[in-house]
Amino acid sequence: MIGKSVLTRHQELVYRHLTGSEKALSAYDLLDALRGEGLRAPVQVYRALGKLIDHGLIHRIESLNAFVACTHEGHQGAAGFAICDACGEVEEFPLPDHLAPIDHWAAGRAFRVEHTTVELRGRCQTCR
Amino acid sequence: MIGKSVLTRHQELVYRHLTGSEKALSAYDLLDALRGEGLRAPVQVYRALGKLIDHGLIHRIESLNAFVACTHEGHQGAAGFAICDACGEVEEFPLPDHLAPIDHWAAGRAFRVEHTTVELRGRCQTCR
DNA sequence: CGATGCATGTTATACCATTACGAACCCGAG
DNA sequence: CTCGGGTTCGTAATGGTATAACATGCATCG
Repeated sequence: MIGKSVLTRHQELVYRHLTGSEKALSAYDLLDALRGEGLRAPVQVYRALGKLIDHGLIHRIESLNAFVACTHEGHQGAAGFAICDACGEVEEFPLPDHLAPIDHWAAGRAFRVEHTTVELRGRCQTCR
Repeated sequence: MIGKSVLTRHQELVYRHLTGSEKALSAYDLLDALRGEGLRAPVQVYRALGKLIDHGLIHRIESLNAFVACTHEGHQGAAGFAICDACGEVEEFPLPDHLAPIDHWAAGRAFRVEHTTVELRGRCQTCR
């Protein structure tokens, strides 16, 4: 059994729209943008987003309740995000390089980490 | 002019309720719990939560859309959270010890960090 | 007193996310 | 071929999170 490699129509539409945006987009942003392409209800967007997250093609930004395309197609492991509060740009960076101290803390507490969220809010180079 | 040091009635109610909970509580959890004390509308809870966050007495957990009392009253700087998906317990830990690598990344990008969110989801020692 | 500032109260609305249910479709087993 | 199972799709309804807008009460300060 091969894992599903192609995207459905809705997934493709949502993914393409996210890859074309520097900013994180909410599910309802995506819905509004894609109504002309046949998406009509929030649940359709959330279903596509869920699958794309499962495939590792996009990430959810918890502090914005919004979504961005993954920009590290090759990498394994978790990602962190730097979010500019002025222009909205989101930049992804790989976490494994940075996580060792936190992993160590968790190991000391016998806490088994399943998912790590790291989000930096502030000003990007051009907006500071 | 002395900075306001005492809490208003609503702020006190919300803060006390949070300090009595191991888990993060949503604004609506708090509203339901405090209706008997005179809180009637979401906006009243959100106002109290906002002030408590300003005062550094509580933290928002982005990945839960919920709130916890700060358990490091003395410390300065940012906090991270380990959240057990089984029992809901939230444990706070001080971040400054762990952030150096990420700060270094941000400095290299000329990104000025104003707030850092670190949330670990997983299983705590007793639930794993 | 009058002005200011802050906390409050109330209503309404906007925004985010999921549940439930049924129809359509693809594809492999019998 | 036809029957199932699994996945996608469509639609409606609902539940959960957060803020806007506006009016009122009350303390303080000049």
